[in-house]
Amino acid sequence: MKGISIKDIAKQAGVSPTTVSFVLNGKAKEKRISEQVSKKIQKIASRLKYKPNQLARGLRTGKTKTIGLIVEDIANNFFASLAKVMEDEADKHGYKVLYGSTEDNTEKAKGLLEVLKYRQVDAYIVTPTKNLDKEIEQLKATSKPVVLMDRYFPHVSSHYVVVDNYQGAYNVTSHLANQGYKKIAIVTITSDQIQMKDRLEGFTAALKDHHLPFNKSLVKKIPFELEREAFNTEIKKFLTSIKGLDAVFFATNYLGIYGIESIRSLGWEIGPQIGVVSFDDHDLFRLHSPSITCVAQPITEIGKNIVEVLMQELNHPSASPQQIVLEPSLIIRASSDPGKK
Amino acid sequence: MKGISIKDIAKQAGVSPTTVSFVLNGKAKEKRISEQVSKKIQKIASRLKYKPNQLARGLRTGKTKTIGLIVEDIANNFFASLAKVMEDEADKHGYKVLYGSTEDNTEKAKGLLEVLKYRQVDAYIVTPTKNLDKEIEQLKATSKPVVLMDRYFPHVSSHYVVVDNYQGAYNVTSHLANQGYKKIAIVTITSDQIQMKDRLEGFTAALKDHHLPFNKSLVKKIPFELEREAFNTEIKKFLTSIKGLDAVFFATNYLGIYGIESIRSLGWEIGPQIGVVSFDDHDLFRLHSPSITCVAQPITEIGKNIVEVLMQELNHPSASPQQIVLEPSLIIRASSDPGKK
DNA sequence: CTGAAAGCGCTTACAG
DNA sequence: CTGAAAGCGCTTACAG
Repeated sequence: MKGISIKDIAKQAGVSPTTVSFVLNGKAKEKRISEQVSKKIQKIASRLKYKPNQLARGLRTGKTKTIGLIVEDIANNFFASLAKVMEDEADKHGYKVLYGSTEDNTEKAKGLLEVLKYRQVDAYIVTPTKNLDKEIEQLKATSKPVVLMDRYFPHVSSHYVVVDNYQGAYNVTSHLANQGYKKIAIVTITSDQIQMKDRLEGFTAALKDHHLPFNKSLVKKIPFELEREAFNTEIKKFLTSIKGLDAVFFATNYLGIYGIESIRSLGWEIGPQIGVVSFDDHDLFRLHSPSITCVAQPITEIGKNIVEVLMQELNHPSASPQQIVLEPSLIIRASSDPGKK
Repeated sequence: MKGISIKDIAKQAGVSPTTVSFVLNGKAKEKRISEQVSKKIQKIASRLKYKPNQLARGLRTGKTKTIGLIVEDIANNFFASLAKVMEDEADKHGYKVLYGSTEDNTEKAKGLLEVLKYRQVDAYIVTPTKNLDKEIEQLKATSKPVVLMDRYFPHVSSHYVVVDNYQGAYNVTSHLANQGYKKIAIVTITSDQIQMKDRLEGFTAALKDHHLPFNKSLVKKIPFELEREAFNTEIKKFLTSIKGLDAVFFATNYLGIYGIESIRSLGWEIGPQIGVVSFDDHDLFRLHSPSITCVAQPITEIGKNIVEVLMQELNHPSASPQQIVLEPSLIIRASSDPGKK
């Protein structure tokens, strides 16, 4: 409220607010303000610890130096770690991040987009929910950069940064096959979105290439919004329903966590009795006994790429969308390779 | 940029912007605007999907409906989970959250406070670093509510929401003693801040009350900013240096994680050979084999309390600080009680 | 080389 | 019952 304004400085320096504005925005040279005046203004500004009011500036220029970040769940390790990387990167460019979680709920996502819009964020980083394609299209029309993350809409031309989910799933499934596992199931989320579709397709393609059996009874889809208890119940019911099952692939980190919990409560021995692999890495997977094989996403790289694309688009909007697909890496651990410690 | 403004509505309705503003801010009655005009304006506004420009409103009223959140590390499970709760709670009151991580670095914290200040956030939620007391005092002078979390400054009168760190540490240490462990060490962070001090004091008090040996060689302090490798090296060096050590208390969740990793790489058997307990809960602690005993903080309750205090202060600033101390809960698991599964 | 003035989109005391 | 006008703190075309 009671901040120092450009007027205060102008008064003290005996010049107009215009001149102060020019100097403080580094336009002294361009506007040919004399060295003397320029120095004087700088000195006064730093003495008074002047900080430009971002609201006023934003109202005038339309730029708020704020990025809107919409993730599925900020409490999830994957998104939280990514949020940290993006915070750091954005900070380097003087941007702050306003966040929100969709919980994979389209209505919540729409609400978040709306709020971010009338808060005039300069750009959006969005983990879209299903049916959010219309809103993403509309957003593009506002000429504010939008970068999708984790997933995208194949029929919408937009910037995005994702990993090769198909290849990741293919590799980890092939790895199970190579280890000698014969009957492999997958537990995934009830979702037709591209990232889950690709993981499922990578899984089935690998089974086919390794001449392993595949049918619908090997696929379990669970709705995202269930509680932990319900997830565990569903997973246990599924796993015990398959005769001869000897390995299972959990398609996200939280599914992997629920999966471990479920398998342990069944009393099965992970590794020898049932091979276990998961998408995404987690402290739990690294330190569990036995440790859990996973397909890890390169979090730092993803975060840096997202912000880089955003900054490029803010500075020089490009005609064609930047679509970056990073490679996830297979981390082989004891849960699929009992020989390992 | 090209948004609908109050002027557009005024033009279409054939009234002044003033009237539109009154109606849209629910002051129609108070300002005795006729039902007719009021209805008409409402209709036009919703037809045009009018969204008030928050910048303009903020510039005028000084309210941005934004909360600044400063945590130690948004990627850390504890802070990320809390961020989720606070996001939800703030949302109920129409507030959005701008976040930043200090990495326990005072300079970063100061920078964050400064940025949040000139972005005109309405209120602050701060996990203070050491030596941030001056800045917190100054902030109070601006009459924007500030709630400290996780820790506070004993000599600064401020709102805060924390857990009883002393009692939590006391209880978990007593539990170890009751289990028959005789030589108990603590691994903590190099920090004189209240939360770590209280945990250390709770630890030593419990040892004393149980007539167990205590001396400085049983306390290891590690600087926060070390890398994972270095943490593990330090922990291993420390644990192997104590003759007859049979239990260890890790004073934060990340220390607990590093600790488990270290102990395992030493080849020690957690539980029978060395009792292990940690502050904070984590998926890893719940699902590790053996599972890890911990002092869990009531995350949802903490988050709700923080936002509640903030909202009360925003609406009716109170004369005296609200200082809330919640009870953490002891969760006994196999790492300190080998009998457990 | 420097400044007066308009305007970004609101809110609100004041006037009638 | 309603509106004209000022002002929040900036930036920027325009003028000199």
